[in-house]
Amino acid sequence: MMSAIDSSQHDAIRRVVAAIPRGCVSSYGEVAARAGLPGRARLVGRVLGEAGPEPGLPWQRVLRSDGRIAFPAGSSAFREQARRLRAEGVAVVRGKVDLRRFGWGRGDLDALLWAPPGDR
DNA sequence: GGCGTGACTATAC
DNA sequence: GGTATAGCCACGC
Repeated sequence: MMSAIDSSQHDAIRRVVAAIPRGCVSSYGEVAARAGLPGRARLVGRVLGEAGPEPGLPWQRVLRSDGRIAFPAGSSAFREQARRLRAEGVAVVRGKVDLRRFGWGRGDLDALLWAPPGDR
């Protein structure tokens, strides 16, 4: 038997989450894909929930595919995630983050959209 | 071993 | 913007 699903996959997911740069966000699906587990976004959510408030694991940088926080709006976890994101400089508007600006690897567009007036 | 559930996603209307 | 539906997979009962 080789139920190698045990910790190797969980470890891969946690490693990817830990690799998300500060001030950037990613999605469950993207984390799963980068961890070599395409299509297993739900597993990412389960791993993060199981990991809980582990230091060094920036769980707040993982959002749904549309940039919205995965928790129910107004819930304790929801507000905590929004608070931690804003503390990193990530703008959270109505429980949502603009992936065009803060998505992992899409920061270059930020400079374009936020170019000072008269420069474009 | 079936069944419901969930920190998901894509597509369609 | 919203709801509905289907696919996805680990877990607890």
